Amino acid sequence: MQAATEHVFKALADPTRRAIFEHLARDGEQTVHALTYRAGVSQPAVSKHLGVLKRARLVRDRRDGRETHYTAQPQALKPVIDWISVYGAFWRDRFDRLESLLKRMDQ
Amino acid sequence: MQAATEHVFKALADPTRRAIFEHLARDGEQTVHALTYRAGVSQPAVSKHLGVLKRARLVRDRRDGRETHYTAQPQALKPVIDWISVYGAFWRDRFDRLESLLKRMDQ
DNA sequence: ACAATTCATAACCGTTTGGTTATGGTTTAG
DNA sequence: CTAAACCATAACCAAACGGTTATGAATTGT
Repeated sequence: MQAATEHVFKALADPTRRAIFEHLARDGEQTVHALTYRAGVSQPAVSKHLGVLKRARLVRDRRDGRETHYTAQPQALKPVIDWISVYGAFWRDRFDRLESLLKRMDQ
Repeated sequence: MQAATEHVFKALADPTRRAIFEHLARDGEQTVHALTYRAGVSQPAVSKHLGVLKRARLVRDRRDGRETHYTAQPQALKPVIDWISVYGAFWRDRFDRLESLLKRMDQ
């Protein structure tokens, strides 16, 4: 029973938390202030969510003066990918399409 | 905000539930009785978990006399794959390796 | 120096969650 | 026909969760 896997699945279970992660992944490093502005919940709530994401290694924090900058760490999604890969045969087609999508994006 | 996505992430958040799904995906259709035997929790607890998995469409049930047979429905993992695909650039390597793994499995 | 900004933590609260035991309906076995 | 098996549901409970307000520490701006 890996704690990492457990933490990641738990962290992704909440929509507010996913939204925070999405924002970080799309727009890059953000301060707590900036994240709070969009989150629709209070700053302490955001800090707590960031704590959960951090425990799952889905985000990293960098302290700079009074600000804390957070960054998405998508590598931490690995346990989820691995878990789903067990049922990979089912998802081959899906992954194929992802491949071609990525190729098109590269052009 | 799709309810489907929300339900799937929520359903996968619990380790007992994941274990039940894994069992179904590995060993095929199972009765509630059989699932309870391995689950380490009571039969009503298993029934509740199956209810959550069913709401997420991760399992299907088939009534046969006094038994209810459950089957894994890995297609229902689609929302998770889609979500992760947004960060696909990070996972390209991973998917590549999955591709070659699947090709080797086919031979 | 003082005021304001940024953030984390504490204390608290209602709701959800994951478990239990109890029960009852339906179906099968004897 | 009666007893046993299978399962879902109800009722209940403690713990976890997601939010709030209050506060304080550290840093920055004036």
